[in-house]
Parts: sequence; C-alpha cells; structure tokens
Amino acid sequence: MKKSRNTRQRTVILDILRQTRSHPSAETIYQEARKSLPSISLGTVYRNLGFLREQKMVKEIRANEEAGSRFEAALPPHAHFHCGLCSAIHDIPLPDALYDFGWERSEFVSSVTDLELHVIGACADCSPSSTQN
Amino acid sequence: MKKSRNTRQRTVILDILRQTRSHPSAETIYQEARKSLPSISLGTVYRNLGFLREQKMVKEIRANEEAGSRFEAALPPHAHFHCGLCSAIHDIPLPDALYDFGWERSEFVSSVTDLELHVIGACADCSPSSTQN
DNA sequence: GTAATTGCAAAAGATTTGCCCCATT
DNA sequence: AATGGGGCAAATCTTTTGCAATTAC
Repeated sequence: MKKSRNTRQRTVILDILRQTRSHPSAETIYQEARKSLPSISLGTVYRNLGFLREQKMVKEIRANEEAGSRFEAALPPHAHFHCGLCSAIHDIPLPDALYDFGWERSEFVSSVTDLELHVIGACADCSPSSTQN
Repeated sequence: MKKSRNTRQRTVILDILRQTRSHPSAETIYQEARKSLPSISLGTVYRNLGFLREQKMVKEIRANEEAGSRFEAALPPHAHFHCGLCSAIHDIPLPDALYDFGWERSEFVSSVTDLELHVIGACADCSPSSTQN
C-alpha cells in the first residue's frame, strides 16, 4: 500500500461527501470546500477524488445525460434513482436478487465484481400530483 | 414532429450502429464512417448521434470509468456487461423482475421511465482460465 | 427555392498534468 | 529532511456550436 498523508484538503473533501446525500459534482464539492479552505484548487479536488476512489472510499457516478461525474462516499450497495427533470439523484434499494442472478450464464461473462443500477424517472418533488392538491 | 432529411451521413452512421454489437464511441463511429464518406466530420457524427438519440433510434451508454460515451442502435431492453480489463461491453439479459420491483415504494420516486443496469467484471476473453489452458 | 444539414474551426466543459513550492510525517 | 501533496496554469479530451456553403426535398 502506498504512503499517503492526511492533508486538510483530503479530510475536508471526504467529510463533505460523508455529510451529504446529494451526490455532488466535483465543482460543487470544490465550492463547498472553499468555505473552509478558501485557497483550495479545483485540481486538488479532482486529485483527491481520484485518490479516494482508488482507495474505494468514494464512488463516482456517471449520471444519465449529464456532462460531468457526481460523487458519493462509499456506502453499502444501493441503486440510484435519477430524476430526469431536476437531475437529483437519490439512493434507493438494490434488489438482492441481482447478485444471485447468475450473470455467468451469459457466454461473455466470466466473473462479476460490481453492479450498477440506475432507475430513471420523475421524483416526488417534480410530480406534485402524488400528494393531492 | 420536426422535419428531417435522409442524408448519406445519417444513413451511414445509423447503419454502422445497426451492424455492430461493439458499442463504439463517437470517434470509432467517425473512423468507420470515413471509410464510405471520407469527408464526413466528427461534428456531423456528434450531431447525428444526438438527433438519432432524440428519435430514440440510438442509445447512449456512459461506461464505467471511461472518458467518453458509447453508442448502440435501439434494441429491446437489455443490460450491459462491462469488462474492466479490456473495456468491452456486451449485451446481456435484463431481469424482468426489475420492472415490477415497485420502485415507487421509495419516497423519492414518483414514476419510472427507464432502467439502466451495468454489470462490471471480467469477460471470457480476459479470463482464459475458464476453458482450460 | 428553401431550409435542414454539412464541414470546418473555434469554443466550451470537464478532467488531467507539469512544475515548483509547501506542509505532513 | 524527505517527499507526498497543494496551487496554479497550461494541456488534453470529449462534445458543442457558429457560420458559410451544400444538398435533400
């Protein structure tokens, strides 16, 4: 394992991700980090997100139809719900059955290491009809 | 519905996607298209991919850990298997159960329009062990 | 003829990288 | 003090866009 240092920048970035469920973009994390470290640079944010991703402490999410990536602190397996209207991403349960589905039955598949499920639709906030009036 | 013309460029691009299962990138489609239309430009490829995506004739796939998008001609619903070693993408079955899972039970989810499942792992070609020596 | 579409090149956006300085260990 | 990491800016990469010329209808 490679040596690493606990810099304030790295700590702040990881804390931001651990304290939110908003799946922020690198730019959003940067803006948030500037509140406590005004001189942090966007490059540092990217470098740390890359590092933390390698350490499996952070996950990168490539949202449907969106330009950049979004990030979240590592959590137990879950799926993502993407609202096509407001672009919000919410964590939702990942059906256990997907793990035992037997993907290896497909001729191309030798082994499976990860599953990513994106459910796209409209979120409650964007569909006011759900709760009457 | 908006007017559109059947240009040779558009036809060639759609044909390329319909004749392959390799989920090519825009750049790859461009290189392939140049074989029959040497003067086609990359911008035209992007513009047509965008148009065909709006018409739901083409789907854009944002692969895990990869820079750009990849594309495929519209087909019945299926999932994608991504080989983490060679970056190949293969079509695999999408469990029917995912449609009836009842996503709307999640408080954030109002309605669902699409599902995207990515299974990540090693493909048969990259794991020679499967078929001995 | 007319308007959609192309080719080209410039622009935009997101992410990465080189370099030199600074701070953690 | 050694060196991993930061800041800054330039570089890359992918995708988009403005515009004049072209072409499908």
